[in-house]
Amino acid sequence: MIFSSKAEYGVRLMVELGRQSPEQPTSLKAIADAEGLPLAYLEQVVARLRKAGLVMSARGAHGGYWLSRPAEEITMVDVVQALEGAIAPMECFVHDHTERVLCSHEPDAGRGPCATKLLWTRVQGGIIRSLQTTTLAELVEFSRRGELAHTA
Amino acid sequence: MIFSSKAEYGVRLMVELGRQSPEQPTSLKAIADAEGLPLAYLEQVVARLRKAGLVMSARGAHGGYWLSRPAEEITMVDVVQALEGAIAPMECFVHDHTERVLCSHEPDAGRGPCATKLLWTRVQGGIIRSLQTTTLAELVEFSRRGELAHTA
DNA sequence: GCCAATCCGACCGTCCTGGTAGGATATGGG
DNA sequence: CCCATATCCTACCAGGACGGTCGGATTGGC
Repeated sequence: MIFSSKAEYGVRLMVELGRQSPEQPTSLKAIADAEGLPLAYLEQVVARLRKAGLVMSARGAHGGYWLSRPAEEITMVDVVQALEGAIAPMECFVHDHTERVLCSHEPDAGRGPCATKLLWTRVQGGIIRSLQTTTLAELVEFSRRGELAHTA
Repeated sequence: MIFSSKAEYGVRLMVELGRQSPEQPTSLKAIADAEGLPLAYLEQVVARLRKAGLVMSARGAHGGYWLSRPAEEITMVDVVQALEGAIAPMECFVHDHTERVLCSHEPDAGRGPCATKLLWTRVQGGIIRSLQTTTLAELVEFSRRGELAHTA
């Protein structure tokens, strides 16, 4: 499995927040109940989203979480990156924010650049592109359509 | 990290075989030495490639492995799938070869299809497309070009 | 018969994952 | 003022995957 359940839970959480009217805090417990997910674990997940600036929070009674900006302006690459860390197909792709790429197994003994790097670059591009071209608003819309189909 | 080192080692192994003249067996030891990888571990990796029909083998002295068909006809989706198993972004995407897709956390209680499914489908498509459009021959070519640049 | 190889299965330490537990802090309502 | 509700934070834990090792069986060329 490529992504962990943190991504699954986190995306569901974001969709759930996107379904609510903005600026109105939604408690984690409500989301946990709606999705059937463990509350304590969701706390860890939402912490990542908050640290990434994707959601805001209010403590105390009637507190909760809400999107820090409209769902149309949130691409899923932001969400997944916040939840999973850097999107890297392979260990040697965890560049420190710059162009520095270090390949563990590249002795570079006269046999050119690692061919695998070419492959992983393409894969990484494919993943990021698919995440960038999907907004949270799209997912919210999708979930709403299914809901309408049910009630109709 | 999205792929394990089995994919890294396996792809390197395939590239190495692609660099050799076909039908002539190359021993694992030669590859292990050339790439600086543990021989015993490579045995497990190459076993997957063999079971997938990507490489053939000859036992005994002067035995070894070679590509079962020309590198131009091997796409990297075959290689990676043989090494990593099914390319699934999430647990519920391990469909049993048919259209059967089961979502563990989908109570489907009036709230439509899981929106995450839409997302993971796109991601999966992005990955598979990037793997399908890359042939082993390309990687071999790429590694050769780097080599020439060194010797020139 | 020896040596080089592929094959096969068991084993093992370490890290990651998914989840729990317990508490500290903040806040609105009574 | 007190309590229920909620976010926040840290530590902990069991299970499994991962990366790798080891020992041995088999095969085949010289």
